Amino acid sequence: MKSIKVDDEFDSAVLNIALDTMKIGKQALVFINTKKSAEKTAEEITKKLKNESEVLNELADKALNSLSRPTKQCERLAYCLKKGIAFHHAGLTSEQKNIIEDNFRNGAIKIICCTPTLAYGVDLPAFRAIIKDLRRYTQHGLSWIPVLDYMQMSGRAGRPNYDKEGQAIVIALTKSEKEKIEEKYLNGLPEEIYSKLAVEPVLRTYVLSLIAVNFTTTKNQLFEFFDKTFYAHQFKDLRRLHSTIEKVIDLLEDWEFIMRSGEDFSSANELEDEKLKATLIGKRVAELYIDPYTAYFIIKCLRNASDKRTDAFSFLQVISHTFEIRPMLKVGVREYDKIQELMLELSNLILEEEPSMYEPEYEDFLNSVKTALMFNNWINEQDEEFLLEEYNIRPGEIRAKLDIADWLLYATEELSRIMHYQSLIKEIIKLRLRLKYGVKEELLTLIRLENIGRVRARILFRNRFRDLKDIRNADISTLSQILGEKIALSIKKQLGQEQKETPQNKRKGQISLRDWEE
DNA sequence: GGACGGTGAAACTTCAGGTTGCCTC
DNA sequence: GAAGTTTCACCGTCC
Repeated sequence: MKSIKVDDEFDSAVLNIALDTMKIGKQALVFINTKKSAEKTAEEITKKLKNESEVLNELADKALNSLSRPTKQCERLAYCLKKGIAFHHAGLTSEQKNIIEDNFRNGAIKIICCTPTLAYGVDLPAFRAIIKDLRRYTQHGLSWIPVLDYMQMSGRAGRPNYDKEGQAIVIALTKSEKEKIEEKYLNGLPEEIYSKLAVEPVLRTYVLSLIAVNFTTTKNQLFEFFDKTFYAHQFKDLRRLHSTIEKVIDLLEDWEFIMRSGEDFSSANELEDEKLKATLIGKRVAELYIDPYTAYFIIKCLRNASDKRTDAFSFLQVISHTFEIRPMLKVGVREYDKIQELMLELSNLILEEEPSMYEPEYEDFLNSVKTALMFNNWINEQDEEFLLEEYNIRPGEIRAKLDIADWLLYATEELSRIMHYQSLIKEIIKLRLRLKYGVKEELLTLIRLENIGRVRARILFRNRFRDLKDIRNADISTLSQILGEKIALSIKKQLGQEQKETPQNKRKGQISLRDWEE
């Protein structure tokens, strides 16, 4: 440990150290507990700074316009970037993340206030790593973070080819806290790594996969396989491991993903090692790589769907109630009544069997409804700012959720195929497209054109271009006025109506997209 | 007297992230 | 556990 001195002009240690880092011409990563606090800290540092530059203004502009309409988050980021400060967390768009990472590497950005995102994966060393708090909220209240996490964060300090040294700084509020940090983190050992196989969904997935690809065809072979894993090595209790595997096999059989073959056994020995074989559906589930429980749940819902009125919301709720989509959006105390009311209104569209209010699963069920409502707003063309205000979900998180949702809907589509629910397949395909582009059904034809996303498609539709025929019949200059000439030419070309670029109307009369938005 | 606006203290809420999974053009 | 947000009581001002 080395001692350094910084000005203590302000009463926030983080602020003082960050400003000092800039004063000595270095860069710092500030690790903060929550997204909101990361943003706020970045903003506080920004407020103390004066100088802007053209480069930084450009960056700010790019970050601001990363979406068709900037959200408050974009505005806040742009404000900070103008002074060479940024915040970074999973809620940013990937474009914004790239801007920040690239420009931190080239030195334009001096300080990034981030959540643990930047401790893992991204290789972004800095002269200083400032860690504001080593405690984090978990399900069991506030607790100290793992030593491994601390090592990841402090490991960002010091850039191999630029600095001879790096400084990792942890903020302690009291003397006793300082001692605790020294003992646990600076002088302590990292905790053991635990095998992830212990998580039941993971075990289910692997057991089914091993059987489906005929890698292991009997129970004993499965035992042998898992006996050699890190999981077994760590827990040593093979009997317990085996009984868990047996439980998983029973479940998979109940769900009709595997069968035990050969009914007339000639000896007890054979009974002991009966053959396991994946069913057709089981094979597909293994290929789809979803948790078998999720597949079972989806199949149950599809069965209910076949004699019920369904809607996009029905399927959105199904996939919102799976292990894979987690974390679901949480229903807050203030909105509890509202979500419950909406749920009751939509109740006839819900495919699963609803738990009663008094069951412990009810909370998760309501969370799934909220998550589905968010997706539903997205496919009804609400923008990111709306979703941020209404659901407290940020653009980057929306993107991540949409990806998983698409994968789950693909799985749902495939399962309906295997089960011959023809009418549902069509509905699901349509829903996947709507989810991908975030549009109402009426825009699905227009969206098929390249360079036409949800915003432009809506503009076209509002201008009475409802399908490809309308566009084919349209005059190029009209289209240019609406979308700009480049896009107009491009879509005409896609429809086999290639046009020459006319020099005189190249710039004149061109109305920007923004002018057409209300 | 009452509507309105500003202020600050108290009460109440909320709180990281990630990886691959699929298929297809 | 702490930061951030909302609520609410209180006070002064103006009409």
